[in-house]
Amino acid sequence: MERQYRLKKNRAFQYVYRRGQSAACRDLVMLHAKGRELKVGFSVSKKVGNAVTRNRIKRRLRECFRPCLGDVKTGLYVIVARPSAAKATFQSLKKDVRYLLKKQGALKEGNRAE
RNA sequence: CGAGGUGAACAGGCGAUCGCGUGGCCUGAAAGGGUCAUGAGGAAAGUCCGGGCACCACAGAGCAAGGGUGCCGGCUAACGGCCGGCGGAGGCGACUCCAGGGAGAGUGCAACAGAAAGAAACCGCCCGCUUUCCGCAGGGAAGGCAGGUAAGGAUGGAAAGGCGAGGUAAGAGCUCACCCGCGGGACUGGUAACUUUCCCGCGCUGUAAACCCCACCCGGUGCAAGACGCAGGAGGCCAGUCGGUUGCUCGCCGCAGCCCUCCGGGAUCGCUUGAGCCAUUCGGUAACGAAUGGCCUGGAUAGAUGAUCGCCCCAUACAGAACCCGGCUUACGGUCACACUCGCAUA
RNA sequence: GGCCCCGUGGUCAAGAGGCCUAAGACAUCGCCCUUUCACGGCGGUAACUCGGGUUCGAAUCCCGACGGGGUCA
Repeated sequence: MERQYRLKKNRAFQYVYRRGQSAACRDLVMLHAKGRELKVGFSVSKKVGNAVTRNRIKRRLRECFRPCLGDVKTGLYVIVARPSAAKATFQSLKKDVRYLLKKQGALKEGNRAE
């Protein structure tokens, strides 16, 4: 279920980086490009930390995004973690993701379930 | 009680809700859904060694180049690893550490200092000859010349065995006793390295993580290897100065096609049962080996283990498999054991 | 994931066992020159990535860490 909403190819990431609109906060950067499907990708560079730290951030971000899947408009999203995200708690990451989605205007109006 | 030494296992657990990968089963035309299992480490790390495996010819032969290892015996698939021993170094000790062959093959280097850095005469000491001076004389003093001499001297990391006695003009392993070191031989013990005792000879600087010599080992590339399959584009090569294959020689194979190279695309296999893990017994000081019984224990591909809550004393450091094993090294948390050591106190 | 290379002042760099108390250039600081600035001249500050080992002696040789970079689909 999760996997089909995942952004995979490097070319797709490059497309979003080139065409997407960005919004940022202290720990995260979100890029958004329009599209027919809903795809989400996560990018955590080596500057953030070692393999354990990066994996933990990616897992947390996936978990943050999961409850929002039904409320989000279609399109390509890339969430980039900044180095300070290594110290952030799950709660603050969750708040940041919601805030950024709102800022992008990506949330659907009303609660139409999928 | 304090300070150490050695060794061992562990790497939070349980419950609840939501979520993810893989496998089996059920359901479904399919997409999918349900259910049951299972799901990161001692270092998964660094990539420093050794293998398996794959391709290069069934990976071959010789020489060279290059690289590695280096006390002895054993273990191992193999190793630069491990175990036991020997020698040396450190520590009061338990114990720890050591690239630990050869400098009686050759070459090089040893700055500065010092007379001199491999076999040395600057100062000093001494015999002889000689000049001058002093003295009645024996003789003495100063200088010169030619020799002898490594006992003493500032230097240096290192100065030509140490100390004592004899000896001498002065001295000197020149001779002797004791000690130290090296080489050879015999002997004791040991598979061996080595060692005990004795005899003979010698007194030779250090450096091989300088070149080198000796002994032994090593073909190359690495799962982004490669296999299968799809089929598109560009280029190359016709028998020798060709390619496969770092040099040479040999040998083998290929050469107008079922070939080679490059670019583009796909992600089926390789992909997890293995020098496997656990228990018991036996052999061995040990590393390890053997027998019997039991177990199946990740396989992802933007890359699966998370989030929240409660309890257990507050609870956790270093850290994430990417073909697979055996080591080494590095990072790191608390715990336990010892008829292991030292010190203090008490009995 | 594999393979390969490199670490010397703030930057670019030479040095390859002793002459290193580490060359040089740019930058920086002070002084001189100039009415002033620039140019120029003189002088100063400032470095061998870290930890062990070999050696009498290590930036240099060996081992191990750490950091940086390249390359392979």
